[in-house]
Amino acid sequence: VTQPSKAVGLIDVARRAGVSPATASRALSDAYGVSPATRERVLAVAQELDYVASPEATRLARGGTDRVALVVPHLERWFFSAIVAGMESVLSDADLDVLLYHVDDLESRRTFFHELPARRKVDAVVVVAFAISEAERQRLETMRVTVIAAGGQNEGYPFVSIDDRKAGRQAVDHLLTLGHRRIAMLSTVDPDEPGWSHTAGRAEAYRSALAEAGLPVEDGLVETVEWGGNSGAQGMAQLLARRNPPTAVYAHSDEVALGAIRTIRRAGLRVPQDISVVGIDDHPLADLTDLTTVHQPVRAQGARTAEMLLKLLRGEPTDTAVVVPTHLVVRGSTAPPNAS
Amino acid sequence: VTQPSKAVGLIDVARRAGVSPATASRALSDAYGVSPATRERVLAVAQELDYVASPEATRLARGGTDRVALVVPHLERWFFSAIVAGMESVLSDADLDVLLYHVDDLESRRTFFHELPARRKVDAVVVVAFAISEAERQRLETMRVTVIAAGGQNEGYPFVSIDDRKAGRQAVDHLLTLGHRRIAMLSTVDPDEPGWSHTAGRAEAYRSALAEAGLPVEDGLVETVEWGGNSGAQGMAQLLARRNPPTAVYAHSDEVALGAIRTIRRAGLRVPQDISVVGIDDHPLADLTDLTTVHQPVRAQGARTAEMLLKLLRGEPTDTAVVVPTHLVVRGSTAPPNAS
DNA sequence: CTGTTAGCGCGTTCAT
DNA sequence: ATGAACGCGCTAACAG
Repeated sequence: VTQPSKAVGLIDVARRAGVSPATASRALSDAYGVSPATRERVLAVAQELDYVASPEATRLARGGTDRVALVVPHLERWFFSAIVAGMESVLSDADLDVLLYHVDDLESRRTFFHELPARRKVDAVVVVAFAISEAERQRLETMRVTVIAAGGQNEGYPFVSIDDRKAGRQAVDHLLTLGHRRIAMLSTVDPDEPGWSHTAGRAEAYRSALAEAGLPVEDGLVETVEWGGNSGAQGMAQLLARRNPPTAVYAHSDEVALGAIRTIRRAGLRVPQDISVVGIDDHPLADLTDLTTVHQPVRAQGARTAEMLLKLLRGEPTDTAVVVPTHLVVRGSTAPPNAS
Repeated sequence: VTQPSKAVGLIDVARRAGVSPATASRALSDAYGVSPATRERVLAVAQELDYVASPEATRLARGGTDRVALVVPHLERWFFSAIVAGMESVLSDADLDVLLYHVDDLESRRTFFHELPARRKVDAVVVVAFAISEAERQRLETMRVTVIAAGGQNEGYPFVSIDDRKAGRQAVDHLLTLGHRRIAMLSTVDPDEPGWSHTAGRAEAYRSALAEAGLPVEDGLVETVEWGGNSGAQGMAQLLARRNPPTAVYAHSDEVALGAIRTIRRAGLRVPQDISVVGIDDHPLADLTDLTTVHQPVRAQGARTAEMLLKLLRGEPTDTAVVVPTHLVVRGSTAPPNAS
């Protein structure tokens, strides 16, 4: 793992331009303290020699890394990769390098926070949509870098996120407005991080909506599953097995909702005639599968987070708590309850 | 963007352990040329002081970057993010940092190859599932680093990929076996990169399969669309508008297939009774939507590519052309043609 | 086995 | 406006 040896260095440029390395350096970076003439010359030579400063040397001399770490748990899921995409776009425009750390299982996650492979390599760490534990938070502090959360809240850190409670209400209220009274909830929970804001907010929305409508929250109508389509399918099977099945289902995510729909159809029931289903996220495939859901601007959340981060790094003033709006998108998976 | 000043350096460790910086350095890296006793001591002190070597300094002194760049066009799509996930896993295990470059539009792509922001920052560049032009290839060469392709072939570079032609055949042959004779193809093309291996191989599979079955390839049965569900939906609308619509559709990807299915259903037709649909990829949602498709191991391709890259970087012998197998997964979107 | 001496390539004072 | 000298933190070469 060795770099090819002979790369043109600052010295080469300086010599060729007939100036000292110091002057060459100034010409290439600061626009200050160099005569226009010499700057021109230096830049010309640099261009001609195809000179590129050694980032290691530059950073060693200057301090700072111009790099940020993105710590993301489930990159394969659309929500996460879309946030990352949004961030990368803004960060690369600002000439910050993006270091990707995929902490998909407990082991890699433990490694990240325990060994801190990113230590001294980045100016900031972005926690992408997951809840960090108190212990992890402490490890992060030892890195002494800026920390920020994208796509969810982490107490004590700046964040950009939706209002999960409000999003949940938009979904459940829609079902209530349609006239449903027996509404089930497919709640998602990540075993690695109980208490993550999404789950909490979306679940609370369900209870508060039913309460306001004067409806009881029956245990038999709430099923908690792990994230994912198959989990949703299984959860739905549980719900259908109850003596008095729901006429509508509120799922914490579109994938779970799609799983539920599969189960419903395989049971010989129709969506939405027999059972309505609503999700959250507005996954690209929700449109294709005619799923009613709550839209949230995912990529934009990433971009917004990155912008916030840039300001923090530059010491500029900025909001440290941004909540982006969501809205209901009615498609074909919801309808009034069957009059039968 | 500045690093906090007082970090413990190698010198601190050395002093505290009563040895020279050089010895400390050796103790911390090489396992060679240091007495067990002193190594113990140095390591203990390092641990106690929570010492971490400055990566910039280390890399400056040693040459090499221990970093690789992942250049990926459409991170939001499952296929791409899954490949990245597979690579990251292997690379981080090998203590290589992953630099992410998302070249999602022409501008960012041009920037990457023209400005070469990764220059001197990485030991290797991984081209994730897209075709680079001759000009881009030349720019890449000036970086003088190892280049490798994941999830598709790029002439002249080592790669890991499926056999698109074979995958396509598995899909089309399935339809033929079911008895279909009017089989349409929804071909995908990325305007930014015509001639990408996926499109070519998957399209050729269609022609060869029909030819072998003694069937003509009708222009009216081939629709070329951009990648994506909505494009697939529109393409399908075109096909349905033909005087003699197909009884089965072969789509180049699952997303396109799902779009086609939506159009078919909205037209009042049933899948698979009236029209069968088969895709390629085995997207996680294909299972949920009961889509017959051709499975390819995506994450594994990423992992395999990373392993290959590691060997290349270490100068170890390795295959430079790996083709991973695919297989048909029959679900509910395909059936024999309607006898009517 | 260990300490000394040089760089690695660039920023940045401090003079001039 | 420019040049000389030093330092960033660590590794490598050479002695001892």
